[in-house]
Amino acid sequence: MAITIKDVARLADVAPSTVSRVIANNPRISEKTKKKVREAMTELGYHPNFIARSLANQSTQVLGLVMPGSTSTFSQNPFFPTVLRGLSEGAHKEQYALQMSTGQTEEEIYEGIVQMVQGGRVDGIVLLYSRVEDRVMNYLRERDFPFVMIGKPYKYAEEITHVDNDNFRATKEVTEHLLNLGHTCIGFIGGDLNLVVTVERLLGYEKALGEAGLELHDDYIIHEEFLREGGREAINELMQLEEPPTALVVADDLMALGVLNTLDEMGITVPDDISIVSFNNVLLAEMSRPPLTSVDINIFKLGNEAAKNLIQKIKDPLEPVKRIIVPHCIVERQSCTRKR
Amino acid sequence: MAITIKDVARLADVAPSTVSRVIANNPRISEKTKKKVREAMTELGYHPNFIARSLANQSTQVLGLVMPGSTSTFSQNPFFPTVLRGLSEGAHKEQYALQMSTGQTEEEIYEGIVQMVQGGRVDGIVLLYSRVEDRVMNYLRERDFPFVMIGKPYKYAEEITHVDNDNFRATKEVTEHLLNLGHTCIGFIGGDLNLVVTVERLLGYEKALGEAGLELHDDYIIHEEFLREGGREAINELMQLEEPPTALVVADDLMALGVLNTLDEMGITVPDDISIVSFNNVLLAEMSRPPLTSVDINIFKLGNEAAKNLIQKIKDPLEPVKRIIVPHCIVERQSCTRKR
DNA sequence: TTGTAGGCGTTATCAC
DNA sequence: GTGATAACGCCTACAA
Repeated sequence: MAITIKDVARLADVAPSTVSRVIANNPRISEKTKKKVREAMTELGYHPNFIARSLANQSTQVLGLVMPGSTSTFSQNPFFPTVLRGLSEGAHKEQYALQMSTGQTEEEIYEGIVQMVQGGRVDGIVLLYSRVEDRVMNYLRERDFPFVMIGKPYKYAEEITHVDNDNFRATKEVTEHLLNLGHTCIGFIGGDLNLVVTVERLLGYEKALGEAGLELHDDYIIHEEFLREGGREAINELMQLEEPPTALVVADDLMALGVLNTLDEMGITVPDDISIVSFNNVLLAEMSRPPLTSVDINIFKLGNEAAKNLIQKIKDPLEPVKRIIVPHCIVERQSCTRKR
Repeated sequence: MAITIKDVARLADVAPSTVSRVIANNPRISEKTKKKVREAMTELGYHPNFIARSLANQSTQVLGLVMPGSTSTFSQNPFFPTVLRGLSEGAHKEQYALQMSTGQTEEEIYEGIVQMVQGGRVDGIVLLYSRVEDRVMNYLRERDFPFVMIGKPYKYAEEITHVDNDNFRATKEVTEHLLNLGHTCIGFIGGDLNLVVTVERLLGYEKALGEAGLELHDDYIIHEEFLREGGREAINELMQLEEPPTALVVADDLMALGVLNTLDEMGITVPDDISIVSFNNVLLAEMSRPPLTSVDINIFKLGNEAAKNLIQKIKDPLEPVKRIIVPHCIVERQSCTRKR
């Protein structure tokens, strides 16, 4: 059995409660006893038991992370390791640990979260995605359990603290960028329409076209998974149209890479034959041939702010609801050119 | 305050201990009371408190994960999300949760692990890497705390359960593959020499050359970080040699991509001017131009087996030490050709 | 300033 | 079969 507070108390010749107070650095303990107790602690190599502490405090110093269901998206899209890093640093700074949800199906994930929450395993939860209808989110809301969301909530955006980019504006901007280059036939390749980020980006695209007085063209709008395969599928469809687009807004770098590869196989040149802008600015964007013009959404910061704000909310439940918008910026590379 | 075992006991009109036994499905409880208690549980929406249970059982059902120090490697190399998925599925199957170490510096990570272990937060630990000298590993060994390692332990390989590929053999095979294509000037670009995987791969490479009766050439062996930048640096050095290699063994796909990009800028063609084989067979390998011949090391399985075996060890401390070798296979694509 | 005692929610060891 | 009761290790009134 490990060293407990009692062992320390015995050695330092004080009561266990005194040791506890020294750990908490309670000002009402004299420096002398503090010193004595601390010596005993180091002598015995004492480390407080988190579990016991959690039980007594009703707080665990652990944040739960909910990953999106699609495991292949998680393991292939560089978005996730990067948010994880942001979350990790944000949590570490405040001495919080990170626990991940496991489970593949939506049902398994939901059950896992219920256990985390009701089982008292975590003090708060970060949702790493935002879906149109989400059982987990509804559950957390109903229980009034502290959580923050990365992405924009589909409903109740005023009641849920969330960290997001202004995806609507970002997409409007890149679409305008293409318009300014003279393109009028602009396609949109987005992810799952159940993801709010897809919806927002689509709206931004539509808004830009609308303001330019261009008509929307349903055939130009395609939705696939946020993966390279998704990109391949999408571009195949688009290029079969009578009048294929001369420019594309693609909602994810990985998809854009699929598009690029497929176009290459088709003998179509980027950007000469078709211009492309995409999102996330992950390493791939820089490495592809040609390098992709991409919107940097500062993924690290999305995670970092999420952790920071969740912890604030845990510490002070009265903390007002917040909406944190992480700035984006367009990184121009070589995948766009003026229409000829 | 949440529903506790006592509330259930009151409603079902039994003692708390009986409720506890029903949860554990103790056979000595009559079916009738079990039913009664279970009804009370669902009526109240009872969920057991993990923390209290952990304290009573001295076991948490949580596995701790130790990430390698370099955060940029973690967030850029697709290796990690994939092992994570393997670990996650392995843990979920046995109802274990996953907790990640946070912290950037080696010191912070070490302290984090000590807290996890001594704080009783986790029942076992997975080391996601193997280093030549590793403080965390030494600590776990000394305390005789259950852990498994992904990779080959530098020392004490017979005393530490680990999950690994046969990296020596794999590298020997790919080097022979290049030799069979007629290459005699073969370079090696590896990662940090403190990582055991680098050492093993280097040895395999040297062995193959030795058996072929070729002399080792120090200039042909370069070590950099497992990142794309690493690949760039390395190839720059190699191409400045009087007699640059005509083939390369690169210890990581991401590095290989850096090599590819840099060669492209130099106007050197792969595979016509120089052949390349690399490791991990991540998505990138397939997507690069040309697609890379790469060794598939089954990353998912590395993680999955690690979780499985760690849990076995936690459940039965007498479980013998194991060495699990996950099979690899060479996936041939278009980055190698016969020397001309 | 420090000690005593009860409680956090479970499990496990006794009894009956 | 089931019910008290004492842990598990720590925190925090309340006393002293």
